Amino acid sequence: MALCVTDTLTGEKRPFEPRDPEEVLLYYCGLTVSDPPHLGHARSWVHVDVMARWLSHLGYDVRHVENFTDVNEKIVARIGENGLGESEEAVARTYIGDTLAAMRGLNLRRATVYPRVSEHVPEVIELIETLIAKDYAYESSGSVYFDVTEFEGYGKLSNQRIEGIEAQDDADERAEKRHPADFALWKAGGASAESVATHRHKGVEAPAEPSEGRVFESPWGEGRPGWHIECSAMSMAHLGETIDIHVGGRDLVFPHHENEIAQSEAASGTEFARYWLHADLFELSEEKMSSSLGNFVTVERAIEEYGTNVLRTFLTAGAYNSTQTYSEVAITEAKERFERLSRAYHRAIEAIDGPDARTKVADPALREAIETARADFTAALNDDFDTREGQAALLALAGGVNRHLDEGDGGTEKANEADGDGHGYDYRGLRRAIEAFEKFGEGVLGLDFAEAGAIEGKIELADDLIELVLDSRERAREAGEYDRADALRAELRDLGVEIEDTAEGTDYRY
RNA sequence: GCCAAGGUGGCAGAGUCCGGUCUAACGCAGCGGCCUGCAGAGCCGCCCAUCGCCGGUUCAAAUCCGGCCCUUGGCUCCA
Repeated sequence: MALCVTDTLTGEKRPFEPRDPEEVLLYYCGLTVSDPPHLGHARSWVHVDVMARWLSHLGYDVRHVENFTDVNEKIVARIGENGLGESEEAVARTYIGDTLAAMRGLNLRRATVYPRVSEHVPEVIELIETLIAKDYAYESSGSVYFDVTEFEGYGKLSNQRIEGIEAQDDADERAEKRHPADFALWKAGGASAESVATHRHKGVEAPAEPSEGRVFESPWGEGRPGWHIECSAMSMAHLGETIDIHVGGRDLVFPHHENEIAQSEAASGTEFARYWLHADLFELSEEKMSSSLGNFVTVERAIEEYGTNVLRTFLTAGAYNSTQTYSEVAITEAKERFERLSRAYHRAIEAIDGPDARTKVADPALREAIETARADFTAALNDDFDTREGQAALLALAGGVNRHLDEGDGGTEKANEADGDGHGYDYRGLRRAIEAFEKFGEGVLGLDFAEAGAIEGKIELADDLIELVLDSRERAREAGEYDRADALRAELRDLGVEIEDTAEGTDYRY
């Protein structure tokens, strides 16, 4: 089954066919770097990451562009705040650093390019000039606006009608526009103090000498690029006039993506994006999570608290295009899911390294579980990148592996009858199961079973200390002092160390 | 008000495009059993939904059509 994706423009799910059968051009609307990234961003990133991974898995070369908006009033509003730096540039640099660090922490594969607006002003100007030349845009008091009435398809993505779009509050800006829905491609002068003030954090006083941010030379005088034009300019600069997939948050559909389509298609005269994919948002108990509401958890804190694997499992526990509820319970469930996968993976590896594996008894049930899991996972990801179903397929594989291992392990009656001599693991079957976990769980979902929750450094000492305690507990058990043994176990658990008695000795994890 | 998305078990969440196999998936929680000194992990089994409401089409609807109610998001910076 071939890959199908849901396109916001048509509202339909349809087969994915890139322009070039070997290459996929992917653009993702990145962040305005005015705050540390939060979990909502992480959710979109992880899904885009999985999309890129899956497209690679299908054999496409993926050219993936993800921009940084580093010229914006919101950034200017942070100048001087908490030692962030004395210029728009410095603030942006700080948050770009934070963002890249958060991305690494989430085990995201790097995009091909991370372009910045400040480095693409010439392309922005060139695009605006083209739009003016084609009569889609007009200059007014040093600013340039896009004339929405000139672009026939305006509103096709968001189903908005031009008449329904309300006028903006800014009286000056409205006076400069021909139509209230017209939007700025270029804004004259520096960042306006008024606009900057609306983006300042609560309780933060305006600096004595307010900054206007960076200004750039243009044919219309000094000014700053509008928010929407930058994505068109950068997308075209790195991917050409028509891209295959454009991804972004659902909250960007209008006006941002609508305007991108208008500008790009008006300028190029051809289709801008073949497929528009929109990632849905997080929901807290009552409202969405967003920068503007300030009710977010930063990526950094979430990674610290839950770890990359649990976080990625949580974030891919729903389809990208459905809203997800953020709660402690949901995180706990994700933790259970990840651990179940990880345990099965490690059990398989331990078994394959053990002597029983050499007996090479083929277990048809295991083989079937592997084939089913592979087929189900593939079908799930091909169905609009359905990561939740993908997880389910892997979870089912974990069950298959566990069943096989439980049987071979003890040499149950049933296994004895079936295999003649009973004991023995299906070496090749386990090998294939491990490969499936690695290929899909690690390669596509971006999990890391090898880590298994451990943090580098100090592990050796911790291990030694834990083993010391375990020795003591073992002696207590041998002496029948179970109260003491259980107390040690409880205390270890309080420290975050779970132990587990098995036939071969005591295992632990933390 | 306008434009979207959605209302399925205790939670979470598939299935709705292409009606029947949905007596409704996977997972979490809960219960029972195996294993275990106990616990945990694992395995086996079980409990819990007639699918927002009303009406229609059909031999047959969670799935199609109409109306209504409710929730969320967008319409303003936002992944």
